Amino acid sequence: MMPFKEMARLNKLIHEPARLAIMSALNACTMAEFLFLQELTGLTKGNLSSHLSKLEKAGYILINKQFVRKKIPHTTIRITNEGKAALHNYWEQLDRIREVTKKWQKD
Amino acid sequence: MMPFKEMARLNKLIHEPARLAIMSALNACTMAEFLFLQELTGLTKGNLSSHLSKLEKAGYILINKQFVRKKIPHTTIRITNEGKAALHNYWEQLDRIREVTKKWQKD
DNA sequence: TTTTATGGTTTATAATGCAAACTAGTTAAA
DNA sequence: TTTAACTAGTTTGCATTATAAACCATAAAA
Repeated sequence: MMPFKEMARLNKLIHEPARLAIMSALNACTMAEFLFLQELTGLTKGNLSSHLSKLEKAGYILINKQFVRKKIPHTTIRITNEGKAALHNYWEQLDRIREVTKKWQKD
Repeated sequence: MMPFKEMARLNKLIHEPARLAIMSALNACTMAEFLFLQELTGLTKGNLSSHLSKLEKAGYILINKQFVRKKIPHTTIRITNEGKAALHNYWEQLDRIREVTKKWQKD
């Protein structure tokens, strides 16, 4: 496929900056707490929460809600193998497209 | 800045897939006709038109509307120096963030 | 002279990102 | 002891956005 066409159709679930940041952080951490993830990404809680929901729905992350002393919520998040693969593929695809784009010349 | 924070705040004007494709194509072509650009990116005319408007408004491209024999519209588009610089900076920033991210470890 | 094609733009809609407001519980202060 | 403020998130509403459908003006074809 023409590289520009492929570029215009990138996986937006991962491509979106906030989610790309979340996925990259989780890929480095393996596991992170909600508040720590908020600190790492600089997102608001509401924003982080809704992005996490989308990533969970896609099967890219696992969200574990625990209650400290059965009272205080404490949420931990980890990336799934599927999520790791999706992130890896995203970067590979982007790199490949860029390579092709560099060599591309109008005929 | 924390790499994930920076990632979450990427320049969305360029980051958006359709516009990233347009900018990359124009960067390779120097100049392109509207329909050629549509073919390269696979976007619909309406979609391409509105993305071009945004890029023009940002000063990243120049749109030249001519009329063949004063009748048929014929639009050519070229990237500006500012646009080239913005695209270049975008890739450089992304590469740098990725580098830092690779090395990053939770303390 | 009605139909089809060209080269786009405008309009309408559906989706999305975002933060403000909210919830449910806890601890601290008055 | 009731009020206030904090914690750890979720839900709601708004504003922006991407997208394609509908549209417009002209030309060529049937």
